[in-house]
Amino acid sequence: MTTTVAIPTREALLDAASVQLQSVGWISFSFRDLAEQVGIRTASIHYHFPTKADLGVALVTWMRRQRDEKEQLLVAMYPAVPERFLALGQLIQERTCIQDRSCPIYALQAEYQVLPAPVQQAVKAWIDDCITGLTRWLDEGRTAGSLRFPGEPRTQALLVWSVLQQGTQLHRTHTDISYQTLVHQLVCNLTFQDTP
Amino acid sequence: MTTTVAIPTREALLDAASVQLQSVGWISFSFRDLAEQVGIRTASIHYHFPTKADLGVALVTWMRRQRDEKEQLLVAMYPAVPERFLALGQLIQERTCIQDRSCPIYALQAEYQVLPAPVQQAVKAWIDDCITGLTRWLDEGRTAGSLRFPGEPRTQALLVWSVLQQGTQLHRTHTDISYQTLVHQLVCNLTFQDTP
DNA sequence: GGACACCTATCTACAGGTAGGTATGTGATA
DNA sequence: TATCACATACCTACCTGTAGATAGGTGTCC
Repeated sequence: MTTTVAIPTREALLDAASVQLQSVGWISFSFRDLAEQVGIRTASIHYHFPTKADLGVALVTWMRRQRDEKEQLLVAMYPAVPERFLALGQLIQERTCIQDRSCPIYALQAEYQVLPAPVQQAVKAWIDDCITGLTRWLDEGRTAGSLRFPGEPRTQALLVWSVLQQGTQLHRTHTDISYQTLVHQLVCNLTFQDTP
Repeated sequence: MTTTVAIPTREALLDAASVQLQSVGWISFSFRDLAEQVGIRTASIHYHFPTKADLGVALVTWMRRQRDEKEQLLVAMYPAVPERFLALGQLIQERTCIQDRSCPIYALQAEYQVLPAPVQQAVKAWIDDCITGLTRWLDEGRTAGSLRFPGEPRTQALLVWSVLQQGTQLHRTHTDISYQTLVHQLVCNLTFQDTP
């Protein structure tokens, strides 16, 4: 037996907003789009989120919680860092690339200059945490001997971050390029040893 | 003695458009912005570029020619591929990061989904050529023994491309991160050897 | 009766685009 | 050499559509 639980409107709006964000970006989605998708009027959205900036901040918080939960599972499931990176790639791909969307963080970072100030702050904080997380993984992997890379873990994390992010858009302009291939290449770079 | 040559309006419009594109992106700049910057009325822009899509295609062609000229100089000036990559990084930084702008290609790729179809085509072709160029450099460097990386040159080129592009935006959200540091880390990755 | 969750109607601002007019050339012709 | 035809490069005025946002009304449930 299946019971159909009505999705609260607020949740439905956030869900619709995240889809739109990943599809066309922050500036290019409107309250009209959300209203049509959820089945209410545009004015009613303002009841839940007074302004678009409020929606943005709530959206970042909401998406971030979902993401954090999944990422913490990864650490537990994949003690080996290289496999963990591959799993992260899989995770990102499933939530984005398959349905011709970009990573939500990519979309927000790309439009950073035209975001409302409170959303900018939330996005910056999110990216900070992501890079910190990657730094930890890299450090852990190198200490354990499963990763090889030059310089500081944090600097390398910026590089890894760039690839993971840009990749989610690269596969949209160039449909022949698979995100998984890119992530695989990235991990190969991090574990690469010359055969003497 | 200095002679002041009046910049043709068409050229001035393209220049203003490129600045706006790198500052706020394709969707977020309007004919009004260009008109104010150039000193004519918005309607007059349509004389030079009937639609925004026409402007977009002309803009890509225009920016691409400028870039191609500079890149060809790099090949001649830096026979060693690692140094050539560093010089490319310098070039990109000078034209973008210093004035708090992103790379124009980054902006166009980020908003790819909302670009007019003709602009999409032009952008895709441009990116294709960039990646092909990087592939050649990587192949050349590995053959010459100055670069080390796993897998196919083209796959590695996608990775390099991602870093070069995303980096131009990363330094905007996180002003403490220098583009040059990122490019340096990238080249270190491409030349990295373990000390046994 | 009051809070909650919506609605209709309307506002201002701005987007790209069009119609038609105007001043300044330039080149051919009587 | 005067003038007519035409092109160039703008202009004013206006159109349609859409954006986010606001004011105030309506039904429902506790």
